[in-house]
Amino acid sequence: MEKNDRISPAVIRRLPKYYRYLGELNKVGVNKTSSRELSDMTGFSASQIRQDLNNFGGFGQQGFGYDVGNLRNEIGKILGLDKKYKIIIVGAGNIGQAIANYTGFYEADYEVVALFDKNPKLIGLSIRNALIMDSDDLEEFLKKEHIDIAVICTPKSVSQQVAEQLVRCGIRAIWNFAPKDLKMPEDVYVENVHLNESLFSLTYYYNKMKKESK
Amino acid sequence: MEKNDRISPAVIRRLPKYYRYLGELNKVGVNKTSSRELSDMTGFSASQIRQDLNNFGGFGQQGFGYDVGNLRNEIGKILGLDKKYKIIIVGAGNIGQAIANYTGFYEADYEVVALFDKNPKLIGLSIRNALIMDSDDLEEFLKKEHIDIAVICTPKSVSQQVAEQLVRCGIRAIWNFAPKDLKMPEDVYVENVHLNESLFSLTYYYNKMKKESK
DNA sequence: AAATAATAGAGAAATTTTTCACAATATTTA
DNA sequence: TAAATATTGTGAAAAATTTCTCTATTATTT
Ligand SMILES: NC(=O)c1ccc[n+]([C@@H]2O[C@H](COP(=O)([O-])OP(=O)(O)OC[C@H]3O[C@@H](n4cnc5c(N)ncnc54)[C@H](O)[C@@H]3O)[C@@H](O)[C@H]2O)c1
Ligand SMILES: NC(=O)c1ccc[n+]([C@@H]2O[C@H](COP(=O)([O-])OP(=O)(O)OC[C@H]3O[C@@H](n4cnc5c(N)ncnc54)[C@H](O)[C@@H]3O)[C@@H](O)[C@H]2O)c1
Repeated sequence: MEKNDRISPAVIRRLPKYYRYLGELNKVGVNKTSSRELSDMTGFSASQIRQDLNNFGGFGQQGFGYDVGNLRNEIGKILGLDKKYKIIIVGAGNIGQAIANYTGFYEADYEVVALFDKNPKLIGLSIRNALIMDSDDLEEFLKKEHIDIAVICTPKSVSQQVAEQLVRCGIRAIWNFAPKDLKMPEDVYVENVHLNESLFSLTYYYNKMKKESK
Repeated sequence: MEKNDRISPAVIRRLPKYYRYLGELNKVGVNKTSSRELSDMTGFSASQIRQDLNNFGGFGQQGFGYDVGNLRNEIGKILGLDKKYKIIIVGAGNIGQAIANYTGFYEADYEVVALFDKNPKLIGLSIRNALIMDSDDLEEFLKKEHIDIAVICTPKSVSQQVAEQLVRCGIRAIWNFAPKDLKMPEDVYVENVHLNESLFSLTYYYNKMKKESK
């Protein structure tokens, strides 16, 4: 599908945003758009949007624009949102439960199959059809079920160890919420959600703004 | 403090990571480090680390390295982590509660002062000293209390409206968890945590890896 | 005391990313 | 039908970011 094998991460990071806005246009019945209009919505420059999309081939028509439904579909295919994904969550605390409760990963087929925790008070409870299981049973579970994505929501002290266990059982994609960088083999992809770092950046810009407005 | 007024966002995004690793070194009693060692820990190149730090002036000593405590302090000052910040959370659902419950914004002085929600079942409850208040009382509250950062954890349908209300009451820094890009005046800084986009990127790389390993 | 090794700082080069500019193509208007 | 307008695709230019290279400095070893 790709014209080019190696697409810059910056491009990949922007695709979900295009996808979201195309979904919104779709929902209100707009079926034609342009890089200009997408630029107004996303804040990225029109030429950057065209350049981005051209990495994957021409989805638009010169002189006309883009077909909303088609472009959304193509971006979905690039991201892999046309497939189903089974997810487990390790660590059923605040964040783990919040994610399990979340119904808004709409437009794509993610299913939280189970959660794992070591806290006996949590084991046995269910969150939206997903059972919280004993983390001692994790390896056995993974031997039987095919899971695409594991979410790590444990304290950082055990995150590396949990990640290694997951990888031993065949997991290749980890969504990591613990504030720790996992040391993983090359063929495991880790997407970090480092909320601390996000808040610290925010703090920097907040202070910068205050200083400048003085 | 800065040598240069305009620091690239890429640099700012890396500072929290340096800060975290310096904290870890500090904790285990290491008080001297080098760009080489920080490179091994963070995965950023040594020369990039030196370049980054030089944006703010020389914190190291040629031939010697960096003093861990001092460097951590300096980065903390750059980010503004030497100050206190009062936070409110609007939307006391899954994510709002998870953040209010979180004690791990350690090493900096963030205090969640209150949460706001419109759900009567939540109003009156407390999370770690922070009361969940009626969102109708938000404006009045903000007139009396000085708040630095507002966290938006409402559904996306109301996030723009909530943000505008916050800004009207003087808020200039927003940590936005709703999957929506807020249209805000220039002098308001918005830090987005777009978990959908993060998961979609993960999905892309997961599929890419699978394809390549075939 | 001299030689050696380690390391930051800093300018330059290389690379990556973004923007620009314009030809090609489609639609709309006169 | 012709002219005007809108818009993509694309190569080139510009800008931003990262890496390279070397000098100066410090600590350590001989
Ligand atoms: N809550 C937040 O807002 C927030 C913000 C930033 C980062 N984080 C990070 O996210 C992670 C989870 O945070 P949280 O607030 O949900 O914490 P939490 O304490 O509420 O949940 C952690 C859960 O992990 C479980 N656990 C511990 N060891 C385990 C193991 N070996 N196997 C399986 N489960 C185990 C605990 O029993 C607990 O239920 C932490 O690493 C935290 O630093 C959370
Ligand atoms: N939970 C997740 O894992 C997750 C993941 C990605 C994005 N998000 C986003 O984060 C936001 C919050 O998600 P959540 O799962 O916590 O949802 P939630 O439904 O649990 O919480 C939303 C809360 O906002 C309150 N609310 C609604 N309108 C309000 C208003 N006008 N003023 C004040 N409060 C109001 C609701 O009463 C509710 O308590 C949503 O925008 C969601 O899309 C959540």
